[in-house]
Amino acid sequence: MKPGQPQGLGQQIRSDIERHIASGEWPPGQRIPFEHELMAQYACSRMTVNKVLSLLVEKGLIERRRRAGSFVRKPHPNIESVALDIPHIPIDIAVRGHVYGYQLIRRRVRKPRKSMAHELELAPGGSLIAIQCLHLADGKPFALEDRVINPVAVPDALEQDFTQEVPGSWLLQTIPWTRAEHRIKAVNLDRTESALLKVPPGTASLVIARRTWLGKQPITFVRQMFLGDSYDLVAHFRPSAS
Amino acid sequence: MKPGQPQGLGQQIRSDIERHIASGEWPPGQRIPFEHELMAQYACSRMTVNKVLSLLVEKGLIERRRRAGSFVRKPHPNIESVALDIPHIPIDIAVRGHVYGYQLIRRRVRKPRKSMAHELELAPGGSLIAIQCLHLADGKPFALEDRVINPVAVPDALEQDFTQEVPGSWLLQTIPWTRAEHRIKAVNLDRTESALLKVPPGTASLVIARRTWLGKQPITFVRQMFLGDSYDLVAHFRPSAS
DNA sequence: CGCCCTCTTTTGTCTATACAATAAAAAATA
DNA sequence: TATTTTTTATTGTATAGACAAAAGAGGGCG
Repeated sequence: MKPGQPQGLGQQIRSDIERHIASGEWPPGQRIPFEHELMAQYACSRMTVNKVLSLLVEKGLIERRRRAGSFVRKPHPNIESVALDIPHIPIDIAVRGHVYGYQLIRRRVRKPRKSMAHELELAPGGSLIAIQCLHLADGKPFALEDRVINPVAVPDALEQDFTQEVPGSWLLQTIPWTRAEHRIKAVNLDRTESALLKVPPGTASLVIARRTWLGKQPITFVRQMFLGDSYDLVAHFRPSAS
Repeated sequence: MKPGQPQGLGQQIRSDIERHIASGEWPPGQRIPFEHELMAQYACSRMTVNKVLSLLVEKGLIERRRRAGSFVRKPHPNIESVALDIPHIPIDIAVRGHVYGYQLIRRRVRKPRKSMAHELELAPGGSLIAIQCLHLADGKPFALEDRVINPVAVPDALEQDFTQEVPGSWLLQTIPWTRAEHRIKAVNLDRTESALLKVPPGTASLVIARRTWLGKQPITFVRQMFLGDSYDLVAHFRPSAS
């Protein structure tokens, strides 16, 4: 339970300011009260106000200029940074009220294909684990997944046959990660892919390709193909920091 | 020029901690030094350390528990929040080294279609401005855009014919916004769309639909169709704040 | 053994003060 | 007027201290 009214005075100041900005009452470019004005208004010390304002700078909500004051930040003109929630497939399917199913298509240990830079990067020992599997919702194909795993980073994966364990969930429980990169695009499914997903060839598919690292060590590369018309991603604006 | 070595002691502490986490040296779950240990290590006061750690909590990098200490946060198990950069099309095309071109297909003022909830929401005065246009890279179609604008929120848009002005850029210069929601999906282009983009019907397209508000007032709704195989979005992991 | 109470450590928040850095504004100067 | 110098308001960062709140640790007691 997250209380609507927070505990401290600083939190109070912060949520007041955020509310003024979010409501449009203080539009972008607007100067917000000086520190000493907020001190007086809330009867607190300058450090309290300053800590709040520094945090809002970090969040990208405001900008501050010495001698001039603090200003509501304008959305960045050429790039918007938005927060995109990428759910895990089993959980996402459950949340939508369907029954999740998993089906392994193929698992093997093989050499990286030289034409694929990320596969070479992922196979420091000269080989990698390649998995193809299907995620089902109510027994019907929902997403097709191609994954390669670095066996040096995740030696336990060599013991796993992944006939029951879902690779994504298993990996999350097995090994942490610190960095990930996602690429999102649309493709027409080829004959093989469309057959597995039980749709006509050429159907549009939303593809999420993700690379994951622990420190500098690559962990896994995964490519998930969703049926584009039954799946979409939602992103909310979040002002970008610096 | 952003200096690699920041200015203050707090910034020093912060970047040290972030580096330890990013490198995997302090893995998720690891306890990081107590405040008093950092005080001793950096020979500073507790407030300095505390401000840094509070900020890292806000950024979602660490968690703190009284009496127990501060811990590197695990990536959230069921939802990853990633930062997605959505560039503006003219700038994006220029960055890729192509010549940007713009072409208005249709502009008219019309009533909202009752079946579309967002159009009704966008037309408080009973009508809206509907624009269809094309973005070109080196003279070739790059993206097809369908946009509706709230004429109550943006009265100047009634005077603009948008034969030269790119609606997205013009709106950004004309009116600020405080909130946006994006939906991303893949579709097969229909006959009309594919003809405008000069590709075969059925080609997969990455669709970004964006709704924008100023405070509680809706500003514009836009649907941009990109050729899926020549365009992709990149997102970087960013730990989500609470 | 399980339960309750107290002690202790660590974080959470705040105060009051200090000085440095910066950039706008005002004043002085050419 | 145009340019340079000085002033000053505001933010940036830091210190030292204080008390509160939470939760693990340990002890006493049934």
